[in-house]
Amino acid sequence: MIDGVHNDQVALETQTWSIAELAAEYDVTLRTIRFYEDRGLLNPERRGTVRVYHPRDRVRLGLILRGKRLGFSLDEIATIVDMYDAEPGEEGQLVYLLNQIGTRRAELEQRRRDIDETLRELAEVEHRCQTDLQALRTR
Amino acid sequence: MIDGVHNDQVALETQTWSIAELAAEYDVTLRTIRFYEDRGLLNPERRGTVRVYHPRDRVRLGLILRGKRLGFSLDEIATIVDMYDAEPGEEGQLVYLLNQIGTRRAELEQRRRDIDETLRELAEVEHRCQTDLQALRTR
DNA sequence: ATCATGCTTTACGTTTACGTAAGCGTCAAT
DNA sequence: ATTGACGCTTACGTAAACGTAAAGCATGAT
Repeated sequence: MIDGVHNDQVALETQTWSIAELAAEYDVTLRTIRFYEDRGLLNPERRGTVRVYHPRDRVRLGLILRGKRLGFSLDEIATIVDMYDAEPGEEGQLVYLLNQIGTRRAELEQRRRDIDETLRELAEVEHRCQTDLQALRTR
Repeated sequence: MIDGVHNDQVALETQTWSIAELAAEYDVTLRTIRFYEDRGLLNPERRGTVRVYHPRDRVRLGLILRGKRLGFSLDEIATIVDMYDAEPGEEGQLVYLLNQIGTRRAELEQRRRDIDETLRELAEVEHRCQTDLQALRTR
């Protein structure tokens, strides 16, 4: 309140988070976040020994966790997430990236087909259950 | 050819498979199939010590592997797969099953949202790559 | 008769993704 | 000056999902 700016209203460029804040926001443990750093998935700034997370780090954490929800391994997630940050670079690099993207897309589309099929079958089982339940109750 | 029936045309009720046949068909190792049995996911018939797989076992293996592709743990898969075989049973059992189905459905729908979002972002990155590639080549 | 093939069990090894202390530094508040 | 709150590193532990020998039966072919 010293300079007329509220505590929760910080200039966008300077917005940072502590490890505990990110952990709370994404509902993971501190250990998990440090582990991702260990595996090279995050590279927060250090002020002394303390980790300081910038918007870029926060976005990456979000991508990592979504990758996890999708069932990818951390190694796979590493290649995926790095694609977002990749600099234009040289032609070979770009072609490689495009191939990676193709592969990932194929995997994801297969997964979606699996999901849709499973949802259909769940609906079947559900219907069977409800039928059985009706039969039990009207008996 | 003895009785006018081709070798690959067997009465449906008697169709069975060896462990190696199933392994080849689904591209998993024998170890994996035995492991699933160890975890109670499969219960093939035994003729002596040898495992004999019936259509029911084959279907279950398919379900298990699809569950794996979807990123579920074997424990989760166990509860899912058992839902398919569940007998009508009593009311409490049915209600429990319906709840499980609701949970699974919610999870799967979340996953599908994740997938769609990821696919959109992959398309973005791909577009960026292609733009960069064009820039490089027309230079 | 023995050899290869296919199946079996038992059991220790491995990787992934963290959990869980243990022990210590730092800073603000009481 | 001590107490928390929060953070750090180091390091051993663990559950999941198999891999990988090792060693042995059974059976059909040579």
